[in-house]
Amino acid sequence: MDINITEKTWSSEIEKRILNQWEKDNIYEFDDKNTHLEIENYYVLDTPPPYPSGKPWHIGAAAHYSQIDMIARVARSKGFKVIFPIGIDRNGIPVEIYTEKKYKIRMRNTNRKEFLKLCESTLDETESEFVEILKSLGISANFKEKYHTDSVEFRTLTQSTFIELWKKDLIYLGDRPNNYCIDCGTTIADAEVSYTEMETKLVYIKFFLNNSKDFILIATTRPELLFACQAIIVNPDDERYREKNGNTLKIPIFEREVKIIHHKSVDPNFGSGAVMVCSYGDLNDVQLFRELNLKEIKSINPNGKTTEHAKQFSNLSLKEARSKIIEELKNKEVVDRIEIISHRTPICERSKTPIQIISLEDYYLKQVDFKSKLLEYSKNIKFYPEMHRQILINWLNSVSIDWPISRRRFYGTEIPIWYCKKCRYPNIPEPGRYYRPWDEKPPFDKCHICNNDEFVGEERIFDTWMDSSITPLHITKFNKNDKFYEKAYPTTIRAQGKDIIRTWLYYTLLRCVYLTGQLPWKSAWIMGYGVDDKGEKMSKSKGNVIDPLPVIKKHGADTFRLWSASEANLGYDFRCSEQKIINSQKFLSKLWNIGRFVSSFEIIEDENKPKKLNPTDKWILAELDGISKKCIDGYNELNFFIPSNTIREFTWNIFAAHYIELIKSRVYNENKNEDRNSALYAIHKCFKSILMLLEPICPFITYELWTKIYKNKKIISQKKFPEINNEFQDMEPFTQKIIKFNSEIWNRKKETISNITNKPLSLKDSIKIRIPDELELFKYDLVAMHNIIEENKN
RNA sequence: GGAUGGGUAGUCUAGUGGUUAAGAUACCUGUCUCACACACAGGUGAUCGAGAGUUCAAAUCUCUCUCCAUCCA
Repeated sequence: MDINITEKTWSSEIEKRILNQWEKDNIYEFDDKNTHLEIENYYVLDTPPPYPSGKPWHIGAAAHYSQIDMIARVARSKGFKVIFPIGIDRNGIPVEIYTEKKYKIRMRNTNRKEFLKLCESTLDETESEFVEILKSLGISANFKEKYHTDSVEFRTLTQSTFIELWKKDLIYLGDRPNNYCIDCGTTIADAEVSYTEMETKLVYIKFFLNNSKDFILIATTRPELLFACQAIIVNPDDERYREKNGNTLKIPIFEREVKIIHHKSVDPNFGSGAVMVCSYGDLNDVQLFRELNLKEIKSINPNGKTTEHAKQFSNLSLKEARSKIIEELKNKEVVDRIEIISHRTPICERSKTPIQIISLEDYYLKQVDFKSKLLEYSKNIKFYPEMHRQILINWLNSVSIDWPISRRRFYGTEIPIWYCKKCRYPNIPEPGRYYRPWDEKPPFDKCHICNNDEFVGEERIFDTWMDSSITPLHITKFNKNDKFYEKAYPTTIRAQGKDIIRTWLYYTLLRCVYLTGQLPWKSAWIMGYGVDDKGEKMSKSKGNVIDPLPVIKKHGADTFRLWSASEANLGYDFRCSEQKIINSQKFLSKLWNIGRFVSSFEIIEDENKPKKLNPTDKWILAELDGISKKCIDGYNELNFFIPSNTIREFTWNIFAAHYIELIKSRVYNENKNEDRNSALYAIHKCFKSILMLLEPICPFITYELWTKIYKNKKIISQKKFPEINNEFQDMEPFTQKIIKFNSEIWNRKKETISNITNKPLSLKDSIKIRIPDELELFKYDLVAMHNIIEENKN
C-alpha cells in the first residue's frame, strides 16, 4: 500500500520532460508521413497559419490553437488518421510596418531587395520563438512539415492558381474608386476596413444660388474635397428645398457651378439636410456618382496629396488642405458655423489610418457574379456551431464589388505579369514556378500580341488573402501529388475564429470552388474570441490585451488548456481572468492526488473483472457510464466546454468526495477478499476512464499519470474513449440519495459538540443514526465511512 | 439604422416547459479526518433585465420595451 507517486502536486515542470519523451517516441508518426495512401480514414485539418510578428500574442489565440489541438486529439481517439499541418503566414503589411519601425526606415526609400531581406530576418526571429510556444502548449501538429506562405513552394502555388483563374477569365484590370490607405500606399479590400468613432468638424458652408444673395447651407465633414464637388443633393420631401430642384449653386472659392438634385438617401435631420457629393468622400459618394452619372474629379493622389484640381491648394496633405480651405472659407465669410460631431470613420485595419476613396488601376477577381452560387455551396458545409453560418450568409449578401487583389507593397507574392513595352499587353507566364517580374526576365521572348521583345515586369504583389485562401490546396498537395489530393481533398474541417469569416473563410471558399469545383472542407469549426474580464474585446488601442506567454509559463500548458476548454462554450466569446486559470490548476492538483491514492492499490484489469460486484461499485460504474456519454457527446460536437466541466464535476464532487470515501475501508482491508477486488476493479476502471476522457484537453497530466500507474503508453498509442455498456444503469438514481445522506451525517457531526474535546465531532468519530431503507444496499460502506453505530429499527 | 449573441446570487457560467433554479469563485464559520490545506465539512446569498401573452405549469415558448457586446450599413 505504498504511494508510488511522491510529489504532492502536479507541476508544469514535468511537461518539458514529457515533451522531450514524445519527441523521442515520435508519437505522431502518421502525421509525419502523411502520404500513407493505403490508410482509409483521413481526418484533415485546415488550420489558421498564424502571423508571427504581431506581438504580444493574444491569449485568445493561444486558447484557439489549444482547442484546435483538441480537435485533432479527439479525432485520433476516434480512430482517425489525423493530418494536422501547421503553417506560418508571413506575407503582408504588418511585418513591413514592424520592419520600418525596427530599423527606422521607410519601405519606399529602401532598396527593395534589402527591405525584403530585413523583413525575412525579422520574421525568422519571431517565428522560432513563436513555434516554441505552440510546441510547449502540446500542439500535436506536424511541425516537421511546417509550411510558410512566403516559401518558393507556396508562392508558386499562389501564382499558379492565379494564372489558372486568369485563364478562366475571372481576373480583370479595373480603374475604379476603391478603399485606399495613404499610409500603406495601397488599395485595400472591403474586408480589410474596420471602423472607429472619431470626433470631427461638421462645417456649414454657404453656397450661393446663381447670381443672387440667396444661399443654402451645406454641412460637410470633408471641406477639403470642396473642389471635387459635382452635385448637391437634398431629400425630395424636405420642405426647405422642394422648389430648388435643378437650380444651380456656386461652389465657394472655386467658383464652379453645380446642380441641386433630389435624392431619397439624404437624411433631412442630419446637418442642414443638403449634402455635397464629391469624388470621393465615402462609398455613398461612389454610388451617387455612378447613379447620377457625374464626372469624377480626381481629388487625392496615391501619395495622399491634393491634385492639381485643388488649384491654389494643390499638392498639400489632406490635413493642410483642410485647414487652409476652412481658413479661406472663413475669410470669404461663407462659413456659417462649425459643429463638433462624433463620426464613424472607416480606417485601415492594419495601419489604423482613415481610409480614402480614390480611383486607381488594380486587378480584380470576380466575385459579385458568383455570390448566389457560393450561397448554394455553403449550404453543404456543417458549421460548429450552426449559429455562425449566419455570419457568412450576411457577408455573402453584402458583397457588392469584386475583390481587388493587387497591392502596392513589397513583402508578398508577386503578381506574375510582364507588360509589353510596345502594346502594353499583360503577358502571363505558364504556371509551375515562382516568378518575380520586378527582378527577373520574362520566361518568354515575344509578346503574345505584337511579337515585340521588350517587357516591363509588374511591381505589385497580391493581397495576402490570395495566399492564405489556398491553404486547403497546399496541405492536400494540389497539383503535386494527385493520389494524395484525391484522398485528402475536400479536407475534413476548417478551424478558425469568427472574426475572420468574411476574409479567410470566405476567400478560401471563393478561390477553392473556382479552382476545384468542390468545397474546400466538409465542416467549419468557428471559435469566439477571448474578451477581457469586463466582456469587452481585447485590442491594442484599449490596452486590454493579455499576453499568454507569462500565463503559460506560470501555470503550465495543461492548466492553460483546461482553462480554455472549460471557459469557452462552443462559438461563444469567453472571458479571460487569472482567477479562473488558477482554478484549473487546482483541479489538476486534485486529479494528481486522486492519482496518488489510486496508484497505491493493485490494478485489476477488465479481463479479471470480479464476477460479483459490490452495489457501491456498480453505482459508481453506472455514474461513470452516464458522464462518459455526456463527454463523448460533447466531443462529437467539438465542444470542449462540455467534457471539461463534466469531468471536473464527476471527478471532484462525486468520485473523490463520495465514492472514494465510501470504499476506503474495503480497499485498506488486509484481507484480499472479493469485496476488496470489486472496489479495486471499479476504482481503476473509473480512473482510467477519467484519464482517457480528459486526454484531448490535458495531454500532459493524463500521459504522466497513465504511464506512471498503468506502466504502458496505451493512452497515446491506442487512444480510445471509454466504452459505454449501461450494465448498471438502474443504479443511477442512487446518486442524489447517497450525496444527500452523506451530507446529512456530516451536518449532524458538525452540529454535535463532543464531550471530550468541546469541539464538533470529527468526521471519523462514531455516530448513531439509522440508515434509510432505500440505501440498504450500501449499508456496509456507509457504516464504515461514517463510523455509524446503527440504531435499531423500530 | 440592420444583423448576430447575450442579460440567471457580489462576480463568472450551466440550465430550452414540470418537484426546494445547478456549479465555480468571492464572503462567513469550523477542521491539518491515514490522496490532496492548490484540501475537507458547513453556511449567507437570485422577485432568473422590464412588461404583457400562450399554458394546468415558463428562467425556458410568443410579442413589446430596455440594457450590454460584436459585426455590418
